[in-house]
Amino acid sequence: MPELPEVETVRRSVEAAVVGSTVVRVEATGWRTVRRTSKRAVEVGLLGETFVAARRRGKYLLFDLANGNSVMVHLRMSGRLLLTDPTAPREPHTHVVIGLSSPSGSETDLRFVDPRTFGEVVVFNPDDDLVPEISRLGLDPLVDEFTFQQFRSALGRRKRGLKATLLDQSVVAGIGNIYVDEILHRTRLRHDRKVDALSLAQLRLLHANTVEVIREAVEAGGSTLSDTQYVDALGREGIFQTAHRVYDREGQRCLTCGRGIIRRVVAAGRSTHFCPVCQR
DNA sequence: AAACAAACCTGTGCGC
DNA sequence: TGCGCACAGGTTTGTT
Repeated sequence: MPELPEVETVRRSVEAAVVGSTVVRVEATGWRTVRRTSKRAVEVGLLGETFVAARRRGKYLLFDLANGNSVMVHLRMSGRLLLTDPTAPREPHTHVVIGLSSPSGSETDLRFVDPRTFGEVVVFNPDDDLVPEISRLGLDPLVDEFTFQQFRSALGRRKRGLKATLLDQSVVAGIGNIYVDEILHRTRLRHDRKVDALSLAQLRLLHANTVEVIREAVEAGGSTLSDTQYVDALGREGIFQTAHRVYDREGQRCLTCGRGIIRRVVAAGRSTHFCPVCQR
């Protein structure tokens, strides 16, 4: 579900409540969510600690603790991070509850809810190799270092399809199935075009549109699809779905050229939407 | 090297 | 109204 724009929106929605607050209660109830370590490791690792930063890399949320450890939270397909009153009833599939006390003394719960249990919560020492995937991530499109030169060298010159390449988190961090389709549509390129067949101008456009689409989506608070699964930590929905030009628009007329009918195929193992007329 | 398929799970929406 | 099936935003692993 959540791609970079949704994860960034969640990060922003928890930051003020989390940073500076101290953990006064922890309950890891779901085993699958803490499978990388254990319930005990998460509870012991958090209790009494103070959060000092709420960061994000690609789709990974990283919370730094005052003792030098960090907390990695990945939402995968169905995870949600919610800020609630500690007395509020727990939603079904609540797997981790972190009771926070702010400097002013007010108490809030940070809860991890995840029906499909693909998501994870890991408390780790950054010197250890417990979360190696973080170090393998490519550049995040929102950082200053995401320059055209960096982007171009990360793509390499390959015979690989564009969609598979952009979905590869070691090439660019944070792009998922919705945004890759929107980025490729804006660039008027098909998902199956090969990276090594693109002109310099097309590469430049692809880089610029990657940044543009992701920025606009963050601005819109992400995309909440019809199932309304995705909301930020305060329960607010995103509105970028109203700006989708191809995703979930199979059979509808192309909003860009007004001539094509949006098609859906499977590419790179994922449901793929594109306009057969204006994407080449 | 790249393209697929399957695996991990639950919920939902569709056709009958 | 109810049932069964297909499918879903991510990532890893193994096979062609």
